[in-house]
Formats: sequence, structure tokens, C-alpha cells
Amino acid sequence: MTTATQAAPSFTLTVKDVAHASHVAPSAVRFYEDQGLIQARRTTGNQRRFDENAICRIRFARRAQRVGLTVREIADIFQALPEQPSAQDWARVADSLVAEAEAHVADLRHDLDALQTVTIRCTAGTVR
Amino acid sequence: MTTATQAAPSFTLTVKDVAHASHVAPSAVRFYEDQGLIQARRTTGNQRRFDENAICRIRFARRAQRVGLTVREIADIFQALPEQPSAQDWARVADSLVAEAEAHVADLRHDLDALQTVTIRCTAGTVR
DNA sequence: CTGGGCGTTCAAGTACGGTTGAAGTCAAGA
DNA sequence: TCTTGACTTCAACCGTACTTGAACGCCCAG
Repeated sequence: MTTATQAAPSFTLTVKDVAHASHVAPSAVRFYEDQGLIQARRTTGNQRRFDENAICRIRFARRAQRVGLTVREIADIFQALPEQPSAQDWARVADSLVAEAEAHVADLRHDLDALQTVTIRCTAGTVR
Repeated sequence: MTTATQAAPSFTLTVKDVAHASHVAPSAVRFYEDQGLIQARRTTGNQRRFDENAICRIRFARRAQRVGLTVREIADIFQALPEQPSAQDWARVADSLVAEAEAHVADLRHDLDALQTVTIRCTAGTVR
């Protein structure tokens, strides 16, 4: 059974594991931890151990970056996530990210439309 | 009359003029010229002179940057513009930018949806 | 003819988002 | 025990997108 009450994913993944699974360099994984995008626990030997959560966060984050969100903005959105996010939690984050992105595009469209009406000054007509 | 066949806007604007009109720093205006985003002529005293075109380009560019386009990408889009763009030319550029931005968001949405179906691994259920 | 104000170039600095390399630590196998 | 490999930190570096500062040039008013 795949019931949703299975407790912690137990932080077994190394930097390399996460890097590989999320298609980024190991250095980026460390960087993202520094930036608070993902969280790690440490082994007795001071090595980072992540859970699957980190992989999803990074995958989400990389996509969000492409539409102009900064690492910090993304980290802020992730702060809304609980320790053990449910599918709904992830869905909400996805919605937030898309909403952010769409807001950006709406701004773009709005501003470009506004420019259009003013753009006459940029065309051949009306020197002043 | 404000007929659209009035010839060149004659490159009378200084760096400061353009900076002020497009709400960026003068240093940014010089930077944009270096990057090929805008074009200037020079006075006999080697000073830059812009036309209104530059103002529109910068305004468009700043918006486009917010949705993840680089200066180089924007410059490429601007290369499609003729020396004296018509309102239609600007409209086409606006459409390109919005289309680009929307494509990015569509990608984001698509990828996030795809992640959703895989995200089960990130939730409390199914450790493996 | 000497300021002042505007412009110029070029080098260096800043912030973001990482990468790279040096030096050290830890755990396991020959 | 020694070596190997994976991990650690930290500092330096890269590209992008600018900003800042120094040193200098033009031009007009007084």
C-alpha cells in the first residue's frame, strides 16, 4: 500500500544523489543549501544528507528561475511548505509559481500596451 | 498634421535625456549602447546623440528582462526593427516579447504539472 | 582665461548565480 | 596501516548587468 502516512523520508541522499536526480552540479546543491532553498541534515562525519524533498524543490526552482524569479523569491515561496509536504502542498507551490510568472507576463503585457499608446513618439511621426 | 512620413527623429537626445525618459541611469544607457541594444550617433565633440527610438527600446527591454530575457536576446529581437520603426513594427516586437514570455510560463506550467505526477516521491508516501 | 557643467573613456566594484580548485577530513578496502 | 574516493570548507573566479570613480575633453559665461 502506498498510504500517505509513512513518516519521514529519512535524509539518506548525498549531495551527488541530489545533484544527479535534479540535473544540477553538486556545487549548485551546496549553493542552494547555503541560500536556504533546500535543507540538509548532517551525518556524524559532517556530510550532508537530503531527502527527496530537496530534489523536487530544485526541480521546481530551476523552472521558476527561467521565468525571472530569483533564488530568494523562490526560497520565500518554499517557506510556505511544511517539513513533509503533501501533494496538495506541492500543487499549491506550483500554483504560486505559475501565478507569479503569469503576474510578470501580465505586467509585461500591460506595460507594452501602455507603451504602444505612447510609442507614437518613437515612430516616424510627431517629432515633438 | 501628425502624418507618419516625417523622416528621421534626427538624434538630438543626450545620454541624460534618454536616461531620464527611460528611467534608467546614464551609465545604463552607455552600457546598452555598448551591448548593441540602442544606437547613437556622435557629435563633432564625440558626444552621443540618440533619437526617441532609444527610449522605447530601453523601456521595452527593461520589461522583457523581468520575464527572464537577457540583454543579448532582447538585442536580437530588436535587430528585426528597421531604422524608423512604425507602430506596427513596435506592436510586432511587443507580440514577440509577450509570446516569448508566455511560452516560458507555458513551459513552467507544463513542467510543474509533469512534476506533480512524479512528486509523489517527494511527499510523505512511497519511500521508494 | 578660468570656472562650471556636461560629456568622454576605462578600470574597478557590486550583486546574483553559480563553478573551480586547494587543502583537509572521514570511512572503507587492500 | 596506507591509500583511495567521496565528502568538507573556503577563497577565488566566471558571466551578466550594471554602478562608481578617476582622469580627462569640450564649450560657454563671466
